[in-house]
Parts: sequence; C-alpha cells; structure tokens
Amino acid sequence: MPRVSRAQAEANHEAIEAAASRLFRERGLAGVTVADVMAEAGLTHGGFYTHYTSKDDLAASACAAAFAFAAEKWRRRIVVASTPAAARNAITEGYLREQNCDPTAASCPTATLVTDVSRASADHPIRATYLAGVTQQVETLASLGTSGHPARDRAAACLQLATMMGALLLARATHGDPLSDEFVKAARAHLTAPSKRGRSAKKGGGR
Amino acid sequence: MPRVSRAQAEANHEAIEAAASRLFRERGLAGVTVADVMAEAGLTHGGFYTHYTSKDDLAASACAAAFAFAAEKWRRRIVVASTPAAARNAITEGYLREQNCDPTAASCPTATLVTDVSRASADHPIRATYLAGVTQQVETLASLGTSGHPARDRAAACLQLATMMGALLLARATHGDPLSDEFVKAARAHLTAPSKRGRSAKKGGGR
DNA sequence: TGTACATCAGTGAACGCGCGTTCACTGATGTAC
DNA sequence: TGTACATCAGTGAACGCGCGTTCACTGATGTAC
Repeated sequence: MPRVSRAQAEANHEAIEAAASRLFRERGLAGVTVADVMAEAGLTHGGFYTHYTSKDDLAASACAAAFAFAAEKWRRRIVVASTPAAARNAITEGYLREQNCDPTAASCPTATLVTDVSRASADHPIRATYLAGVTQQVETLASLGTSGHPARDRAAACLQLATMMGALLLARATHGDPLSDEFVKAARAHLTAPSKRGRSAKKGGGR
Repeated sequence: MPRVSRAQAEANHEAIEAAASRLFRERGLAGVTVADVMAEAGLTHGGFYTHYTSKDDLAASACAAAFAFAAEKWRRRIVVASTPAAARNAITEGYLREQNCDPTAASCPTATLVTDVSRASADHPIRATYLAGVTQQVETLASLGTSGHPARDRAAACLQLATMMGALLLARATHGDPLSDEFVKAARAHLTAPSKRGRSAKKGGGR
C-alpha cells in the first residue's frame, strides 16, 4: 500500500481538499478532525502531513476551495439570469434553499465559518482566505447592482449578504421550529421583492 | 477553605453563571472550559459539579442568563424611546455598536451562539433555551412594528434580527479590514432609514 | 449559650478520552545505468 | 528492455496535551441536644 504513483498522490491531495471543504462547511473547523478528513478521502490519518503542514493550513486551503466552489455556483446562476436583478434573486433563492437550512448540510462557507474565523487568532491562515472570499462575494453582488451609484450598489451588496447569511444561520439554529422557516421566508420575500431600486422599499408581500 | 456558608454557596453559584454567561458570549461554547469559568468566578474546577450536572447543563443556564441580560438592555432602550420606530432604531444602534464588532468582545447570544447551537445535538439542552431566547427577541421586535398588520410586523422583525445579526457576525469575522465597517454601516443605514412614517430623531449617538 | 457531630461546598490530584502531531517502517514507484 | 537501488506516499502505533469528569479528602457550617 505505501508509496503511490505521483498521479495517485496528486489525486489523493485533491480528495483530501475536497473532503475537507465539504466537512468544514458541514460542521465547522472544530467539528472536523484530521482523521475524519483523511478517512473521508479513503486514507489513514498519518499521511496527512505529507500534504499539509498543519490542520490550520488545511483549513485555509479548504476554505479557499469552498469559496471557489460557491463562486462557481453563483457564476452559473448569473450567466443564466436575464437581468442583473434576476441574477441577484437567483443567488438569494439558491442561498436560502430549504436544504441549506438543515444544520447538518454543507452550506456557504461565509455562514458556516463566520464564528470560527471571528475567534481564530490573528495569525491563523484562514483569516486572510476568508476575508478574500467574502470580499469577492460582496464585489460580485455589487457588480449586479442597478442603482447607477457604485457606492450604493456596494452597500446594497453588503446588506444582501448580511441578510441572507443572518437568515440562513438563524434558520439553521432554530431548525425544527416554525420560526426557522419564518426567517428564510422573510429574507427571501424582502430580497427578491419586485421593483425596488438600489435599496429601501420596504416590506415584500408575505408569501 | 472547604465548606462555605449557604449564602456564600449561593453567591458562588451566581458568580459561576455570570462568568459563564460572559465568557460564552465572548468565545462561544467550545472556546471556554469549565476550568476557565470556575477560575473567572474565583473557584477551582473541582467544585463545578456541585452546581451543575455537566458543561452542557451550564451552557443552557448561561445561555438563558445571557438572553435575559440582552432582553433587559433592549427593554431599557424601549422604555426610553419616544416611539416604537425610535425603539427599533435604538435597538439596532445598540446591537451594531462599534465595540460589539470586536470579535473578542461579548456580544448578543443570538449571534455568538448561533453556529454552536446549529451544531449541537438534538438533545443538547441549549437548543430549547436558544430557541426561546430568539423567539422572545422576534416577539419584542414585532411588538414594535407599526405596519398595522401583525404578520407583516413579525416578518419585519425576523428580517431585522437576521440583518443585524448577519452584519454583526460578518463585521466580527472581517475585523481589521475596511469591509468590516461596511457591513455595519450598510445594515445600520438600512434598518434605521426613515421610512414612510414620521419619527423623531434618527442617528442616536452611538457609543 | 455551649458542646459534639454530621453535613457538604470546595480543593486538587487523577482518570479517560479525543485529537493534533510525530515517527519508524513498508514496499511500490521512479530513476540511473 | 531489463536490473538495481534510492525515494517517498502512506501506514499505524505512539506521544503529548487539554479538557470534561470523578473522587478522596478537608474543615467550616449548621444542627441536635
């Protein structure tokens, strides 16, 4: 079993990163062990350190991979949408999908890792990766703005991300109670409300 | 030192709960050890189990205490406000205070514990406590609604909580970067924007 | 009020377990000739 | 193409540490008389 071809080693490396990306999005940083990740990739834990220098190192790489994965999903929704507003709506709908409200499911890294990153020490490599990922998401949403004012589009993008993420996290934490659905529906109705320019325009219907 | 008066034991119990309430709001469930809490209360860790049956038990009690503490702060803002809309604004301003954006500070339990609760097993006692606390917050915000439609007020309350919490968490996770402030400012501007109804003062003074 | 004694809140060492990390070892891979 | 050998990806046991929890012990508290 030991010593594997270079191609196989490379494939294993990718399998580890893919497993970590998914598991971290499901359970957060502390909820996943190195052995969990390696087992998920079909390997034993000892070989981990030929691929990464530490669990923190993996966390940063997997975080980047998770953001890349999410960005690709957003991109697909954007290219299919007929207008920027439709793209924003499609992203919201995808983000607040019912399956994402299951707390055991893998969801957006922005949401899953937000407290882990907050509490990570200043020199933890995941900080920079997470910041880059969130920045990218804000820029993407801002680029779909239609107010004609870049600053206003950017503020609206920040607002949309905060609202989507807040609703998703609250829905996950209250999963099993009717309140869970209320958060999702309120956010979805508000964010995908018809018309509205730039921002403000209160209250969507109720669904 | 051993054996302490009943009054002292009661005082110790309260000190443990107060310490836990603060530490959990600062660092989350996993970031605080039983020994941390006991040391903060001026005791040694061994005596913990005369007060609580387990760390999970403490987590639930401390969570309830944290929500009670937050509710009291909200209540004070409400009684001082001149109108329901002003009260909503005051709560938003208090929630998105600059000091709360420091990831090492103790903030609202709704935000600090949201991922911990999501990942807690179904029978973890903190689940029910957290749900009760969030439900209470939604009801409080809904009671400050002015649309005339209870269902609409309730949806607006869910939306406000999700937006405030999302912005706070993102601000904490991106602390140190300019983006951090953008989330807070966008949420604050949106949530305290003068809407259809007249109101007295906006921009409460922060700090 | 004073004395004798049982209670029990708190102490600090220890236990058990999980997890990140290390390391001696294995044997197929990849290379040199 | 075939042979000899060095490399090194992966294995699995082990180490060290932290943390939740337990426990024998202490001695002031609280009670019975």
